[in-house]
Amino acid sequence: MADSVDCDIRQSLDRISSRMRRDYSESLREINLYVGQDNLLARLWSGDGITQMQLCEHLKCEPPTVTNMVKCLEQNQFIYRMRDEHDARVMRIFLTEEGKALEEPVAAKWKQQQEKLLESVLPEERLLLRRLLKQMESNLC
Amino acid sequence: MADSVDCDIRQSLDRISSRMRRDYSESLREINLYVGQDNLLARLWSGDGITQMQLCEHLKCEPPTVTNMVKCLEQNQFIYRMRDEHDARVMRIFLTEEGKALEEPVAAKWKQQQEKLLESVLPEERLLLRRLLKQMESNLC
DNA sequence: CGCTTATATTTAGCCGACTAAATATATCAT
DNA sequence: ATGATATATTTAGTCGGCTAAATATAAGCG
Repeated sequence: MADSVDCDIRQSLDRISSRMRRDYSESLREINLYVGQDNLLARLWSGDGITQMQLCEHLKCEPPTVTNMVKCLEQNQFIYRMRDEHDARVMRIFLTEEGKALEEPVAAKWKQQQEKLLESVLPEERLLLRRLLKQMESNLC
Repeated sequence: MADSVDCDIRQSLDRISSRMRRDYSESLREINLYVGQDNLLARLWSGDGITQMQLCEHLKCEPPTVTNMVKCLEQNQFIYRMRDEHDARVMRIFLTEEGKALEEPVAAKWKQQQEKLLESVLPEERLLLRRLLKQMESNLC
């Protein structure tokens, strides 16, 4: 009985996230981005010139994932890479003007997605929901 | 203000799902499955002999995705395919004994993941959470 | 019957994510 | 200074997910 509720929660989370990813992916194609690249750019919008390792930590993914994303973003002229002057192992990532210009449209898409997701969820329910999600997040660590 | 709460919710969902997927993927490797294949098998456990199109609809993914998953599962001897006798276009998917045998260990892993995710979330909170998630799910359709 | 259209699946190719292994450079200790 | 170890990144290869296009078969219609 309790199990079926829990299972629904887990499956529901799964369905929501895959559906969000799918819709969001489609939406990002309008501005020539692939899903996930917006998060990488978001980190750079709050300060660029960081290393790939720092991006790994922020995105919570492995180095090869960052290598590939960065390569794709570089080919599309949204970022450029420069070798660190003091440590020749590290690459530092910078935004191009095109990359900076994506901040506004991406913010708009985030807002749009949030509003669709939380339509008809009351403010006090949102607060509670956030608390429960945070709790689940910490459970996974 | 309300925006920041909403944004947290969206991002929190993102972090939870990617973390779950990651942990779960690792866990499934113990029984020679890849993440997502358990859902495909779950559909077969409730009745096999269905077509790839039916799997598509159930998994809410595109035909090439099913083609690849089915190929992988077939190579690992968890399923086998037979061409429909009345319609030579369709392939029907069946469980092997090895595939059937995975039902128990997968159920155990689901339960384990659920318990970890919902640890210290009270029963009444779980009910509310489920209601809110269902609402969000329907918002996305 | 033959032609067109619809349906089921596959192929090719791309991106995000991963692991394992290779490469390049730094650093540390002897 | 040299050799061992640590760190940053890349390469190769896998799977889940996708789109676009190819293939194969069915079904409908004149």
